[in-house]
This record gives sequence, C-alpha cells and structure tokens, in this order.
Amino acid sequence: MSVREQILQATLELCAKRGIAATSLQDIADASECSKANVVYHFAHKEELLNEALTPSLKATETLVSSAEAQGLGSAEEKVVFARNLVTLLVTHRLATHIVITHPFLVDAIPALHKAQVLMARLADLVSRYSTDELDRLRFGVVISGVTYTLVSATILEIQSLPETELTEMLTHVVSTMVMGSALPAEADR
Amino acid sequence: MSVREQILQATLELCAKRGIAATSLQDIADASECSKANVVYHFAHKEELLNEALTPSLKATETLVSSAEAQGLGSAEEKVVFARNLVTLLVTHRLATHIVITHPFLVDAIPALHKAQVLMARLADLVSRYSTDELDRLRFGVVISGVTYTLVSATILEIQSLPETELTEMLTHVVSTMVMGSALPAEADR
DNA sequence: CTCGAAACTGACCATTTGGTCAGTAAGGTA
DNA sequence: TACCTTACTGACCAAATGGTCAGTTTCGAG
Repeated sequence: MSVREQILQATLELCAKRGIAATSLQDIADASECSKANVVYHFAHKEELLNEALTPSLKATETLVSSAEAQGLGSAEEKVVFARNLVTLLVTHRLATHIVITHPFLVDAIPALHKAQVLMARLADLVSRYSTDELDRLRFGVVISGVTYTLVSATILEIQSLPETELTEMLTHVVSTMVMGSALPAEADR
Repeated sequence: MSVREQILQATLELCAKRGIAATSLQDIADASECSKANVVYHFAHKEELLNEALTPSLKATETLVSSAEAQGLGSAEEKVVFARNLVTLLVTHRLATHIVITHPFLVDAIPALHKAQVLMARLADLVSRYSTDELDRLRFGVVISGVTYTLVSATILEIQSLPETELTEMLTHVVSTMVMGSALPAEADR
C-alpha cells in the first residue's frame, strides 16, 4: 500500500473512531508512519484529505442511486435487489458511512459530506416515488437511517453478536419488507 | 431565565448545531451574553457543562425506561403508550438527542454520553424481551435508531414539511406497528 | 553520471481554545 | 458602616493544531 493510500485509510479509521475534529493531522501521520508535513504534502488541507477519503464510497453510492433512478423500483424483484445492494454498500463502506452520519454539522465545511447529504436526499426521493402516502414516506426515512445507524453502531462499537454476512442478510430483509411496502419476496421466509 | 440556565440552553443549541468540538466556551459565552470566565465560573470544565446540559433528558429517559421495565410491555395498550411516550420524549429533548446521536466517540470523555448509551442498551433489552426471534430484535434497533435519527434530522435540518404534532403522531404509529409486532391498536387507523 | 521533479522532513509560526487568576461589583446580614 | 459570600470580568497562559517553508533524499530519464 502506498503512503498515500495509507494516509487515506488511516483517515477513515481514525475519523470514524474519534470523530473528525478529534483526529489531528499528527495522529494520521503517526498511523501512516510518516511525517505530518508529508500528509500536508499529499493533501494540502484537512478538508481535501477528508474529501479524497470519502470519494470511493460516494462514487459507489452515486452509481447505485443513478442506476436505481434509471431502472425504477417497480417490481418486487427490483426492490429486493436494490435493498441488498444498498445494505451491501453500507457494510462495505461502513467507516465512511459512520463519518457521514456523525458529522451533519460539517456539511458546509466539507464538500464530500455535502455530496453525501444530497445523495441521501435523492435516495429518499427515489423510494418515496413508489410510496402512495405520507406514512410510507416517513417509514422509508426511518428504516434507511435506522439500518444505517444500526449497522454502523454494530460494526464500529463491536456490539455485533452476529456474523457480518448474516447481519447483512437480515438487514436486507428488514429493508425490503419495511420500506418497499409489505410485499414479501418468495425467497425471504422466516 | 438565569444566566446559568441561559448557558445551559446555549450549550444545547450550539452543540447540536455545530457539534461539541466546534463549540467553544467563547461561543457559549457570547450566546449567553456573559464572559467566558463566567461560564467557567458556573461550570468548571466543558465536560461538566455538557453533563449538566444533558441531565434533564437523561432523567426523563431514565424515568421512562424504569417505569416500562417495571410495568412491562405485555398488552397492545401498554406498547402503544410506551411508543408514544418514547417519541414524545425524543421530540421534547431533540437537541440533547441530536447531541447524543452524533457523538458516539465522546462516550469515554463525557459521562452523560456514556449514561445515554447505557440507557439505550436497557431500552433495546427491554423491547427485545418481548420479541421471539432475532429478526424482531434487529427490527427494534432499526426502528428506534431510525425514528430518533429521522426526528433529529427533520427538526434540526428544518426539512420538516409536517407540523410537529402530526410528525409525532405518525412516528408513534410507525414505532408501535413496526417494533411491537404488527398488532395494530384500534386507534391507529390510516 | 547528471539533472530535475517528486517525495519527504524538521523546524517554525499563527491561531484557537480550555482553563487560571487576581481583582471588582453586588447584595444580604450583623 | 463593616464584612462576607456569590457573581462576574479582563488579562493572561500553556497546549494543541493546521499549515508554511527551506532544505534534503530518492529516483527515473536522458
């Protein structure tokens, strides 16, 4: 792993664990085994460092949302696939997700966080389109943020008693049943 | 309102809006229209200030959880009452809730945040007791954190298109139907 | 080997911030 | 009035932090 990549990885891990404000460039430098000046050499500002670190997860989310917007969520099949992709994405990028969730007040200071917020809005809008009433819309917000938060807490705080794959599977089920109307796909039997 | 109360209120508002780390004693002093030294006079440390500011919401939560633990959540009636009380509590103390939710990494530094986490665990344990399988338990985690997060985002970020009372009502309905099994109370007709 | 660009470093700096301190204003009591 | 406690303040300080800078090492191309 290049130093650059080490720095980005350390940034994700430390900022998720301690919060952005409590993570100094020196901390990141130590974890990356290089000098603080070198961190600044690769990423001129702390803000830029955060942006780069969050980029992969943002791209993945952008891809997911765009494709879902294009394809729609009409059939039960499409809904389940979407739910699984979403949960998988949240699991894969759980550090980034945790950072986004816990730093709503930095959206104005860090462009990547703003982007993330916009993507969430598009996501909400997308699913809302397939909900008839206000209550379903609310239900969506609750479940998406709930899944995100549960996942993040479970993995970060190490409260997980379940293996990650099983957790993913169950959350997928929760999302597809709760959000997408009660239409239960054949595969998901309890 | 006494200066002491002004300081506590300003602390809640500013820390919820900008985050704890980004809220300086000077900011709080300015908002309270007194000197920074006076803030320190009333609350020796920033940590102590946060503790005091969060105390009311912690006490209310403690009361709710304890009474629910004692009384149980056996009947559908009890479940709905509990759901409504919980949502009301989250709405009433939304600033404190927002602070707790967005600062998981400060649980070791600020006792009040640790207490809040313990209370959440008790809450989860309580409701889990009335769930037969693991999926229901997961469902609980998702819905509670989801309601909390949705509520907080809606009020703080001012995305709310609904009046607060109606939001409360709908969330109560979401909680009681989603968490407590599908047993729908007579009152909650859509 | 030479040279120039990129990677990297230690020393340094300005700013912010939590917190201290010596001292003042205010108000109740003897 | 004299005295004491509580509320309050401006000036100050040490530590931490983001970022600059001048200079050194590394390394691949010609």
